[in-house]
Amino acid sequence: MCSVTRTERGQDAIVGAAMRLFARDGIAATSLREVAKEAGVSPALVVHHFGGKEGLVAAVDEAAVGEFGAAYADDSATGPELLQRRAEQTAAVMRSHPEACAYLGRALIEGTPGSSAVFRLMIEGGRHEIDDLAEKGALREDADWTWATLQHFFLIWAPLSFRALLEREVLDGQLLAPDNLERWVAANVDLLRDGLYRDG
Amino acid sequence: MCSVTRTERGQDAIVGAAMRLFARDGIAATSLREVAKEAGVSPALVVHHFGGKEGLVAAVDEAAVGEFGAAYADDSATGPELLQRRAEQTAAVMRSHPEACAYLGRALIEGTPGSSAVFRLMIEGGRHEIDDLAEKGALREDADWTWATLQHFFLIWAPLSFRALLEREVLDGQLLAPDNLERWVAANVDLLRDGLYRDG
DNA sequence: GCCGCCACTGAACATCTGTACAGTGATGAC
DNA sequence: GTCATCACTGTACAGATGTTCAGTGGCGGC
Repeated sequence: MCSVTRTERGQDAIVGAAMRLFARDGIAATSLREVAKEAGVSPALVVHHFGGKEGLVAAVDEAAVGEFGAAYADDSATGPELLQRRAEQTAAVMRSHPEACAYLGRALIEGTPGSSAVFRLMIEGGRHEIDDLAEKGALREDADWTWATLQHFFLIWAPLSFRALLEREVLDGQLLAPDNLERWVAANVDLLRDGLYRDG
Repeated sequence: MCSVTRTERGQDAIVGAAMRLFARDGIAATSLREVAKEAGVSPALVVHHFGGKEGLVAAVDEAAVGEFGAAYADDSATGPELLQRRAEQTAAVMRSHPEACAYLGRALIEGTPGSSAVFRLMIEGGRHEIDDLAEKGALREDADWTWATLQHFFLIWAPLSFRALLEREVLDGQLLAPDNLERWVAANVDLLRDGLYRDG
């Protein structure tokens, strides 16, 4: 009776559906049954493949971290234009993997193990970047670099975590639509480079 | 049999317990029974006073927004040192109302009605501030002020929303402990005023 | 052909969820 | 005194939740 090709269903469909719903409604607020329904599958199949909700979250985590990490790992850029390059790279990741990024924005708040890994990846990356730039003398020397690294992180991830709020209250259309994404990235580069206030 | 003074129990205890648990674990992930237990009260009393979970969330929202709004409303400062003054004011609010702030950090993510009000308050405040400074010529003129306002917001609220993550992975001790709070505020002023990178 | 494997299902389970309801006992008005 | 009020409780209920289990049907190996 099942004329649908086997391949498209099953694990991939479940992980995809879960990623979408977790991102939209939160992990705690999304039931296995909703995920199964969204994936067009019985709840029991979710348990069969992933052992339970905890296992499903781990699988979604792994998928999202994998997509994000792979796209983000290509860090051949160096030099003073690093900031701009990094920003464009981040934007590219969000353009090509919007679901994974949206999910991670939620996961960071709810504290899934995979999201902690992404956090560490970002923080370490930020620190290397800073060390790199500091060697080249491109940085101010009096800043608090622990908090500066966190600020980088917030400027990138907070919009994803606050996504629903922004789209409801401020933005025209989707956060990850080309226009908004471009303005967002440009504003980040701008702020990090020059601050917002006139000297003196 | 009940020798405890009546006053301390009841509504206040429930709202306080709910605010604490909602902030720590999220609203969706916290049950009425947990709130009632934390407050030392029967679950039915929560329903009696607030009509249900939705009503409880509304009450906690109102309490948090009230505390925060009252402490934040005193905005007599103007002039070029406004940024520093505002930052100190925000820090003072967080010092004096840590639970309300921690709760709002979560509520902003989960999208409660009250948190949206705080968001609008902050965004409007930010915009007035910017208009004020722009008139005085204290601002750069080429920035994207919609996104700049959002950046202000993120730098203040993201740490609260990511609080558990930060305390687990990066910070020594509590985010709102005096040392961390001071570094955080100082880093914000620093970034907004000068950026992180050397000119040229 | 047969057989084992495995994705997949429906029905059932215990538990937790929010909520309704009928009370109880202390307090204050009269 | 009596009575109404109200904070507060224990119990019960319907529905949702995560999970279990005994199946079923199609596929590849032999």
